[in-house]
Amino acid sequence: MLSTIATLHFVQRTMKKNVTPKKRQTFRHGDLRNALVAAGLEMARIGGPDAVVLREATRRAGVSPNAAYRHFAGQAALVDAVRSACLSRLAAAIEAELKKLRPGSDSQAYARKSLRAIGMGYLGFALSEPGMFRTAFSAPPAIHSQNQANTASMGLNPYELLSLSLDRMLESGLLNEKGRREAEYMAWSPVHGLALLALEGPLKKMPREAVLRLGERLVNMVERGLSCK
Amino acid sequence: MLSTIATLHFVQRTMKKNVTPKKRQTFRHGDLRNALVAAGLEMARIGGPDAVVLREATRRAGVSPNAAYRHFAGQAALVDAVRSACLSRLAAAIEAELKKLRPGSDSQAYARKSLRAIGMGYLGFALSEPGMFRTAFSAPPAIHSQNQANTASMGLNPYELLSLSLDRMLESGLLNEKGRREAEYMAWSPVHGLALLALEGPLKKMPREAVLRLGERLVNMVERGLSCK
DNA sequence: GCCAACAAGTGAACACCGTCCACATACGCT
DNA sequence: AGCGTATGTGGACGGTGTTCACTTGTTGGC
Repeated sequence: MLSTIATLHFVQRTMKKNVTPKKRQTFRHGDLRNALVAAGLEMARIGGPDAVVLREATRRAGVSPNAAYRHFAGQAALVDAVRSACLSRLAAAIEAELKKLRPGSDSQAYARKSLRAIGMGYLGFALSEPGMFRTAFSAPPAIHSQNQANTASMGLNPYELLSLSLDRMLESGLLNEKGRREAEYMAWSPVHGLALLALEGPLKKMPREAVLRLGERLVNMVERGLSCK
Repeated sequence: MLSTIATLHFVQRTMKKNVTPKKRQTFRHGDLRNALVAAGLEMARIGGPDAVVLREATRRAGVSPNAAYRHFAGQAALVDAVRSACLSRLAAAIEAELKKLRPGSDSQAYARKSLRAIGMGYLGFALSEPGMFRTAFSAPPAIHSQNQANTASMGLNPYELLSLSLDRMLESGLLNEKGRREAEYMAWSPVHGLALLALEGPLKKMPREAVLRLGERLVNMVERGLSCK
């Protein structure tokens, strides 16, 4: 663990040098806050939320530990910023999946495919970037993400993307008013649960394809479960 | 945080004194391993998996930090033992819910009620003991709980309890062979996901009753989703 | 153009954590 | 009785988050 962090540290530093050849002309960093979040994100990517270490982040940014306190109230604030960044990545992954679709003429089919794309995009991201995914849903959302962070190019967070597709189902007649109520959580829970069971639960050893197949079955179940009645 | 741990420490110690008035007659503790797990369990109950701290556990057991290493390979091993204890508590909570049922003559109704009891017992435990629940499903299951731990009085872990009720559904004709395949995960995922969304996700502020109502809807959805087709 | 106020980064220190080492001790078996 | 060993102790090391006092560029008002 320590060794991986150490080697990672080295890689990161050398990569950074390519981007910013002069180590630091001004003794001011210039963009320390972002650098810290980037470093934290990389640590989260590898080791999950517990791996984002303030001192290590400052080390990677080439700065003394205390410098971080000019930009974050403490370590918790840093990991919260990282968490937010992870949510953005998740949103981007879902958007990418959504953009593969063409509206077409059949609005019901489109709505169905949207829901499916969101579910599978979610699951796919969880399996491809377990560290980020676990970080995205680690302890304290605190504020209900009222801020504009957490989003990707469409400016929507994962929750809003899901709402969007459910609205499409409502408009196209796949859902009635009653079925639409709190449908976000009815749809979200199964996929979220499967993702976590696969990442840190008893499905850890299940091969990726099997998990994705289970995911498809779950999405189908949700679709039927929401529409009938 | 530190203060709560400190006060807790005090409470625990004084309670312990009532149980074991003579602090330690023999310089041997006698049952240190269990004492450490108990202390760890209490910490997990309050603060989740990250709150189980080896040194604090030894402090509560009235022993030097290194004594723990005679019984656990390291902190990770301790939290793993605590995790196992948390799973047992979960199993016990589910069993309690199951035992409220009477088989009756209608085997289908009984099977249905069993599934429902498991789901709601699971969810209820998660909401009542969030720290333990989160600990139960924290990072490394490593071994697939082949051991006899993780169980309650029936000697079954939560997964096996779920399997049992799904078998009842199969036998009573509510499920066909195809629907029974991997039904454990189809049923587990939604409730697990809801529990986590409610504990550390965006549903944190949703009142308990609302979460339970969502849980009921999910269980219904699962039931229908498994049986039809 | 100067200079003061201020933002940004530094250094040393503290308390806590997990863990390793060498050492002490009492229990249990022969 | 006595020895071996399981169990617990003490001290140390490196790591972490955090605080305090400090230095040092930058910048805005005159």
